Amino acid sequence: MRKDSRLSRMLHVLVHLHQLQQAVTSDQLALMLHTNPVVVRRTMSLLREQGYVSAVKGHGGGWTLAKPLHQITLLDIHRSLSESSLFTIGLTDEHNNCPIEKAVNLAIDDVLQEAQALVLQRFGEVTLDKLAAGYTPR
Amino acid sequence: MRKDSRLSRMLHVLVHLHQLQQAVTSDQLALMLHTNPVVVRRTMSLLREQGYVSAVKGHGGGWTLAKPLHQITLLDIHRSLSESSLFTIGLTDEHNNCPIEKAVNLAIDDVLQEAQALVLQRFGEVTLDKLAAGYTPR
DNA sequence: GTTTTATGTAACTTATGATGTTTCGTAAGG
DNA sequence: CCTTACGAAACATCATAAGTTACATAAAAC
Repeated sequence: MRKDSRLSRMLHVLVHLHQLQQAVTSDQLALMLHTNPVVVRRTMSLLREQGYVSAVKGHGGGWTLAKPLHQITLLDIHRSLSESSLFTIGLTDEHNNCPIEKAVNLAIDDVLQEAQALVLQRFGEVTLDKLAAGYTPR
Repeated sequence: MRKDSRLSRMLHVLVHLHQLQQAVTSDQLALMLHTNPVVVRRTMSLLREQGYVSAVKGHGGGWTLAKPLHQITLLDIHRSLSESSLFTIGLTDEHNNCPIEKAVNLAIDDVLQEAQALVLQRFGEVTLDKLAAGYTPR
């Protein structure tokens, strides 16, 4: 399945914004990400709505951080971007009265819920300043 | 994103095959899953290749279990169906020399690897006879 | 041996959501 | 006013599970 690479891309952008310490345009970010400025605006605007970056129009405008990196976690960005599930596995919901389907879905969902809780917890533990400093795995 | 519901569907089918104790045709399974017999054959054939079910042509033919439920785990079926990642999150791989991208991908991948290991371990712990008996979460 | 019932499989269409693209509107600085 | 920037609508593209059509093949029933 097609992957959602927005989290990876946005983290990349945020750390660069921190290091550059100046407004960066969507065109510049698009070059950096090998994509289109409209894609940048579309995705960055989700972060703007949550107060992690701000945008300024006109000459000298562009994107800047609205919060220091140590106040932003991977979880913050993940939540800003996606409302949908973390997993490519889906459950069926076609037979509301079949106890087997219920048991199957319960078993799968039980595992996925546990895994999702783990991911969200770990994401919440990583602030973006750790990425700027050169992240080392646990 | 579109979900892959094949695991849920196939587990559902396998438990039913166990309970019916007789060959079931793709048409019957398709009715059960609210889908098409060709979709059933396509997915079931992946399980056949791994030796979990067998198919017989002609009158009285259809699908039967090739192993007892207690010798099949969720992990077995999961592995038979998908080679792709469990997660909708993808990493970017566009800037091989950017240390920030490396740190970002490392941080994300670190978490996803841990979560994937958890999912696979849990899937490996659940045999299908537990689903037939009415699964209760941990 | 012909018919019926099955699976096996190729080829094509559909649905979904991130991604990519074009185009126009709008605000801010020079 | 002209250029530079974001904002946003509208549409195309891509990948993949799912759905569909069509036909070949094998096995049992008659």
